[in-house]
Amino acid sequence: MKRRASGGRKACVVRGRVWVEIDGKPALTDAGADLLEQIGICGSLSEAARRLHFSYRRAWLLLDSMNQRWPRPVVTTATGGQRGGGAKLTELGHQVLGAYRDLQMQLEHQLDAGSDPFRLLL
Amino acid sequence: MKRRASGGRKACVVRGRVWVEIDGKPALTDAGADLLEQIGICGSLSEAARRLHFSYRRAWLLLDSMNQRWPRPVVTTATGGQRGGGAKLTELGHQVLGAYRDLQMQLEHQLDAGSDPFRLLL
DNA sequence: ACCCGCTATATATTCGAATATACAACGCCG
DNA sequence: CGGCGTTGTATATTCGAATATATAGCGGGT
Repeated sequence: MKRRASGGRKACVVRGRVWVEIDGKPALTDAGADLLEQIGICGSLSEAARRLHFSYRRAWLLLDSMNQRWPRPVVTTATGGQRGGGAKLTELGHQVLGAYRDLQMQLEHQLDAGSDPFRLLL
Repeated sequence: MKRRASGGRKACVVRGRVWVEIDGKPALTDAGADLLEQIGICGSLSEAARRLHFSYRRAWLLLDSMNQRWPRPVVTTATGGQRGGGAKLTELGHQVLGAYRDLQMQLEHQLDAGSDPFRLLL
């Protein structure tokens, strides 16, 4: 059970972001992970972009940069066909996304603990 | 001693940022901490801005927002006088900066460990 | 009285990131 | 074959953040 130091004060929280860089350039960011996740769910880049309120261009650019930075693509795409085409996570894509979500969880735990020192200063 | 899985591959690192929010708005960011630090060192907002390659306006705006978000100012300023005026960290400013640097250290340690899973995927 | 460096503030401009829009190619399906 | 919903690409535009620039006020020193 968590204990509050005193009566209702200001809402003070520590937030954080993490991302992966390869050769000094971003290879997996928060937005990139969300995009991979949605592609995994709905199998379409344009649909994933719609759900995340990304413009298609932004989503495509983001995906392209990820595919280029990792040694092998994280998503494969196809044009034409039954549903007009589609996008699918590769095995690497699944692994990379999973590792990122794990990292996020760990970070969240740390930030919860790390916010106490600041609350004491309010 | 740390062990490398295999021969020289791509440079893969996990990076991260943390910041403090009060009432949902940023109260201490990376740039803000750097600014506080330099003010503490040189005792001048404009000099701190020069050292950090911030425009004076950006530095002033940043400082102003910090002073407003925390319940009491993190920096006090004076105009005129021997050196034309100056800026000085308050006690709260010192405490806040110290807590932030501590948090950054903890984060860095975690990110070092957290980057291993990604290196395995390369 | 003047000068100097700094705080404080207003305005214009630049710059990058994101959006909006348009369009060609692809391939299945009716 | 023609329509549909994708991927892929080019171009113009918007928007916010940052810079650049200018100016006023302060207060001790010379």
